[in-house]
Amino acid sequence: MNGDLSRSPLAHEIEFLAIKLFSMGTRRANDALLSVSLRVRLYSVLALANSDAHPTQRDLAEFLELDPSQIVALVTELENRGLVIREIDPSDRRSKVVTATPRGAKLFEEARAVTGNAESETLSALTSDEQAALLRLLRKAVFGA
Amino acid sequence: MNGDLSRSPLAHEIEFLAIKLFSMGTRRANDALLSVSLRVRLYSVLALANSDAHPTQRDLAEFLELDPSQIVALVTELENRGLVIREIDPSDRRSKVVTATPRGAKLFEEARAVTGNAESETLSALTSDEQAALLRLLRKAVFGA
DNA sequence: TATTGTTATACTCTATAACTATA
DNA sequence: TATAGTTATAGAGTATAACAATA
Repeated sequence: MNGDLSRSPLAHEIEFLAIKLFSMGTRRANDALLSVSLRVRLYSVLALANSDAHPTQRDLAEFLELDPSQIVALVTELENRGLVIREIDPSDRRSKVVTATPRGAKLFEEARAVTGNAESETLSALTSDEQAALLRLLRKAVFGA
Repeated sequence: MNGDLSRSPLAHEIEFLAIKLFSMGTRRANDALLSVSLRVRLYSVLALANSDAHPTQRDLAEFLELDPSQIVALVTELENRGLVIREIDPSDRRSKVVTATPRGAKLFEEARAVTGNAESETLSALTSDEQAALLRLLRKAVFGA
């Protein structure tokens, strides 16, 4: 090879860089989550089920930008493992609220620790100020504020 | 739902935000690339084949963080469409250098225009200064400098 | 022996349409 | 009629192992 690919125009496209950061991060996070038998998508659903947001499956689909049919499979797996429960929303019997069980909450804390380590590895080239700046910019890009 | 998922702890994890930005961006980019019959991975390979880096398939695999066997399929598709050529490296006959044809170079310029539009949409919440700052931080996180 | 490209295979993720129950 | 969840299916992406040619 005569040139340095990191100097190619492609390597200056923000989306391409986001994909690289994503694939590096996802690989590390999935490897780390092996120890708690989760994968990033299961981890994401468990995290939201464990928050005080009390999301319905539709909420999860919108926030995670996954199709509702994909949420079904993820929630079912977590439910079968006793980590979350589905409860019909009394105010709209079509909707099901997904909530972490105590066991799910406990596993989530373990999972959060290992993904935290993976994140530190992924971002090790940045100072903590830079990491904070990146976080702010990503939040603004994604949520618009 | 009682809470706002964008205030959940998950929504403050950098890797999760990178995944969201990635999935938003990839979806838009893939939609945009439909008009030139490419997808993001084909676009990435074509972009690097069209640079002055003259990468081998092994170089592409490392830079794109894909398995060499995946590169085979991508290069073969581009080759069958007359957009790139494989050439044996005379200095190491095991390696094949991937280079864009004139037709490939032309299609890449079209593709770059449409992905540029998609990127602008994805990042529309950021000012141009913020976009530049995000680019710098992503490059440092990914390439370490 | 080690490396490059290749083939084959299995698994995960993504996208879509059709069905059911509730509203 | 519209929406939430579900089922089924096909296509794209990812991961692994084994092999031939070359170093």
